[in-house]
Amino acid sequence: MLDTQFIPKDSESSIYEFWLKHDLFKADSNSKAPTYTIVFPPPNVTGVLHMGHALTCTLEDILIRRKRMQGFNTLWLPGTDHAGIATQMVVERNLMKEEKKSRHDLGREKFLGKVWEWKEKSQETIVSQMKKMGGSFDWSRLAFTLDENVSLAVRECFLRLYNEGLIYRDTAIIQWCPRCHTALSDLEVKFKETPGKFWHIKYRLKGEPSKYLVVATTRPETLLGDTAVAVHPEDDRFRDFHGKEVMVPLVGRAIPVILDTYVDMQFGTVALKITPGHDPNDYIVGKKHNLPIINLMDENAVLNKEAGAYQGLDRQKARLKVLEDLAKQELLVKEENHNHNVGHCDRCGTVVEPKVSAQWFVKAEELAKDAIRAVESKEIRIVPEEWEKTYFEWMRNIRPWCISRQLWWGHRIPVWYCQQCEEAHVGLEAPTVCKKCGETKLRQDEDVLDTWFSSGLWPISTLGWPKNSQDLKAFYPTSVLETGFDILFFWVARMIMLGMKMAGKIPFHTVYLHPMVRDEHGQKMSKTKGNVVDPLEISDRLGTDALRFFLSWNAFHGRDMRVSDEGVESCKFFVNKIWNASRFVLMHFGDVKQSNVDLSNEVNQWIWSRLNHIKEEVNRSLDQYRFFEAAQALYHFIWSEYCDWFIEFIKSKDELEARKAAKESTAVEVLEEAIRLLHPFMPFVTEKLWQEMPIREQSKVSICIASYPAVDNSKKFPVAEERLARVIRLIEQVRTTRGLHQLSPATEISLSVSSLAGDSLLFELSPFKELIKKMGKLKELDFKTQEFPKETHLSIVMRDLKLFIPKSDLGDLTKELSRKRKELQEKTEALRRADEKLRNEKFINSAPQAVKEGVVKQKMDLKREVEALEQYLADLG
RNA sequence: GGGUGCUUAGCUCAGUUGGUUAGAGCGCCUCGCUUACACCGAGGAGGUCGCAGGUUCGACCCCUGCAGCACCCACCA
Repeated sequence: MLDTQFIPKDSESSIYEFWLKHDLFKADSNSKAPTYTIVFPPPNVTGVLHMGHALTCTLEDILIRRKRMQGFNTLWLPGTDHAGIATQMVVERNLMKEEKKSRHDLGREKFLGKVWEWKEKSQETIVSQMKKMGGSFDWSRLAFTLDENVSLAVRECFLRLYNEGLIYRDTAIIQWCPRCHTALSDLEVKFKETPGKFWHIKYRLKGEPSKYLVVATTRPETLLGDTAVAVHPEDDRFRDFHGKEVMVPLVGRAIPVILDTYVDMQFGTVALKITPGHDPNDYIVGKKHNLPIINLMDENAVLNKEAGAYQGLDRQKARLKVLEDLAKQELLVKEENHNHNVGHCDRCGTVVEPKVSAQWFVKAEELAKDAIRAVESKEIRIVPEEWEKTYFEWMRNIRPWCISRQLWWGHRIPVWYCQQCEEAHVGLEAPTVCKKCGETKLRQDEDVLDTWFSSGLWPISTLGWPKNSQDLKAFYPTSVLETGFDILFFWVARMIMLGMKMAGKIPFHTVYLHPMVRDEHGQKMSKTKGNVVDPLEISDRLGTDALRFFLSWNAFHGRDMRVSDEGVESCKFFVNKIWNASRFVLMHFGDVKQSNVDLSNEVNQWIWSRLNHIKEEVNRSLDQYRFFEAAQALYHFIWSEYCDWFIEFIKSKDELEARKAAKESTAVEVLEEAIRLLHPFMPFVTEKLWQEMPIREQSKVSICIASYPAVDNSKKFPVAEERLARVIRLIEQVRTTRGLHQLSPATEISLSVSSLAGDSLLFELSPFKELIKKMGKLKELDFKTQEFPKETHLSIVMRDLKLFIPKSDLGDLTKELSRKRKELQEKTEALRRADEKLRNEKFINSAPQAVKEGVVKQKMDLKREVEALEQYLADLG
C-alpha cells in the first residue's frame, strides 16, 4: 500500500542508489543493439550547477531514458571542464582572500596544486548534483578535460593541424585582458556601448607650427604611440599636407601624413591618427604603410618607458594627464560627448586592450568549409532550424582563432623551443635534442591552450581518440548534441570543425539548442541581481520530478524560458495527482495480477484508444525535440482523460464492484503504461509507482529498462472515441446548465434527451444511461423522441441532440434567456457565413472535397440549432 | 552598420503544408470538504491574433510597408 503522499526528499536518493546498484546506466561497447549517444556538455569546475545545467540534464535524460527503454544501447557520457580562465580566476580570488597571496607568490607548480584541489571538490559537487537531478549517466566513463587521454588528443590534434599548416604562430594584434593577463579570442570579448568623449586635438605641421591638422580620438592617451596621421587621398582640404610630416603633440616626434582610403570622409575630423600598437584597424593600416609599431603598455595596461613622461600611469590616469597637458599647450580644440563600443573581457569585465604580441592561431576559415557543408547538406541538423542561418553567418565570416593563453591552468602548448637557436619543435612529447643545432636544452612554450580547444575535441577525446578504441567505433558519431544557443560558436561550431577534421566524421547528427533560462520576469539570472533560482533548492523543496516536468513543459522552441516557483509548484501538484490516482487503482485493483481486458466495454475501448493517441503524440513530439508538446500531452491525458473521466466513469458503486469481481485490468494496465510513458520526465516517482503496479514486466528489475510504450493497433477504437466524446459533451452540458442557473452541484435535475438526427443516436447513447445519470447528477434520464412544451421545460440544442429539463428543477430563467439570445445571434451569423461560402462558385470549384463536406455538415447542424433556438425564443417571448 | 527572432486571453506560451466555431497551463470569478487527491472536483468570464495594405472563395498562417521589443555579429577613429 502506498503512503498518502510522495515525499521526494525521502525517496529520491534511495531510488537513485537502487539504479546504481543494478548498474542500469552503463553502456556496452560490445553490444549488438543500435546505439544512442549523448555527450553531456561538461560543466565548468568553477562551482555549482545552475538552472541551465538542470535543463540540460533534464532534456538529455529524457532523450536517453526513452531510447534506453526502447532497447537502444545508450551512452550518456558525463564530464567536467577545466575552464581555464574562469577556474584560474576563482582560485586566484580565493587565494587572495584566504592567504593574501597571488599566484606568483606560490609559483606555477604550487598554484596548480591548489587548482587541482579545487577541481576535485568542485567535480564532486557537480557529480552529486547531476545525480540529484536524476541523470542516468554512465558514471564509469566520467571524464575531465585534463584527463590523460584528453590531453593526448589535444596534443595529437595540435600536431596534426600544425603539420598541415592550419596552426601557426604569428605576431599580431590581439585582444588582451590586463586583469587576466592573457590574450583572448574575438568571441571572448563583449562590446558594450559606453558613454565616452571625442577629443579634437591639434597636430602641428613640422616646421610650420602655425599650420595644423585636427584629429579626433576617443583614446587620447594612445597618441603617445602614434606613428602616422592618415587622410583620404581625395580629400582636398588636406592637399597641403600630402607628403609632409606632423608633430605628435606632447612628445614632439615627427610622423608622416599618409594617404589611405580607409579614412571615412564623412566622419569625425576626417584626419585619423594611426596607432598600430593599440588599435586593430590602425594595425592593418600600419602594416600596409610599413609604419613602426609602438607598444605603449605592459601586461597590466600600465604605460611603459615608450610613454616617456607618462611611464607608470595606468590607461585611465594617463588619459587625464595627457588631456591636461594638451590643454596647457592649447592643443585641445574641443571635446564632445560620444557613445562608442568598448570591448570588455567576457570573464572579468575589464576593458580589454588591443596589443601586439606573438600568439598561436588556428586557420579556422579552412576548417569551416567542411563544417558549413555538413550543415548545408543536412548531414547535421540544427533544431530549431532558424539557428542554421546564424551558424552560417558566423562560419562564413570566421576569422583566425587565437588559441594561446598566458595562463597556468590548462593544456600546455605542445611546443618546445631550443635554448640555443630558438627552433620550435612541435610534438606529442618533449624532444630531447634540437633537430637543428643538436642542443639538448629545450624549454616548453609557457602558454596554455584556449579551453574551447580541448572542449572542441570532447566528443572524440572522451571516446578514446586518437586511439581507435572500441568506444569510438561503437559510439561515434554521437546522436544528439543538446546545449544552449549561447555556445553555438564557442563550442558547437568548433566540435564540428575539429571532429570532422580529426575523426573524419561529423561528431553528431543533430544539434538541439534549448532556450535560455530566465527568472520569472524574463530577466537574465545573475548573482549581482540576486534573482538566481537554484535548481537544487527547488528540487529539495518541491521535488526533482516536479522541477524536471516543469522544465520540459517550458522547453518551447523559443529563445527564453522563465522559471518561477509557482510553475514548479503546479507540476508538484501533478506528481501528487498521479500518486493519488495510483493509490486509488491499487486500493481497488491491487490484486489484479493478470491481464484481463474487457474490450467489449466501450469505456475501456475509449481509454485504450485515447492512450494510443498519447503514445503516438509523445513519441512523435520527442522525435522532434518538442518536449513541451510531449509533456502537455501526458499532463492532459493523465489528469483530464484518465483521472477526471475514466476513473470517474468506473467509480460508480456497481461498475467498480463488477470490475473488481471480474478482475478486469484496464484501469491497472492503462495506468501502468502511462507511468512508463512518463518515466523519462519524472524518473523518481514513476519508478516508485511502477514497482507497486500489480501488472508489469516482472522480468525487469526497474522501469528504467522496461519497454517504452508504442502504439498498439489492436486497441484503436474510433467509434468508441466518438461515442464517449458525445457522452462527455452531454454530461458537460448538464453541468454547465446547472452552473448557469447557479444551482449547487448537489442539486439533482431531470433530463430528457431527444435526437435531431434519428433514433439511432439515442440507441447508441442508451448503454451509457446510468453513467450519464451519475456523472450529471440526474434524478431522471430518458432517451425519447419527444418534445416538451416550453411552459414546463427548458430546451437546449447541442448539435444533433436536443435536451429538455423541467423548469421546476431549475431556478431563475432570465440569465438562460439572454444567453440563448446571444447564442442565436452567433449561430445565425455562422450559418449565414456557411451558406455564403457554399454558394460561392470559386469555393465550389477550388476547395478540397473534405473541406466542402465539412462546411455542408456544419451548415446542417447550425440550421437545426438555429431553428430550435428560434422556436424556443419565440415560445418564450 | 549587418543579421536573426518575436508581437495571439491578465501572465507564460502552443497553433505542424492557408480550410468548419483560435487552444493549453497559471491567474481570476462562482459553486462544492461526492471516502484517490482541497496539492481536489464542477462550472464560468476573458482574444477585432501589434498596425496598415495586398494575394485568395477563404489569412493568426503567404506578400509589402510601418511600429515596438529582444538577441547575435561588427573595434567609423
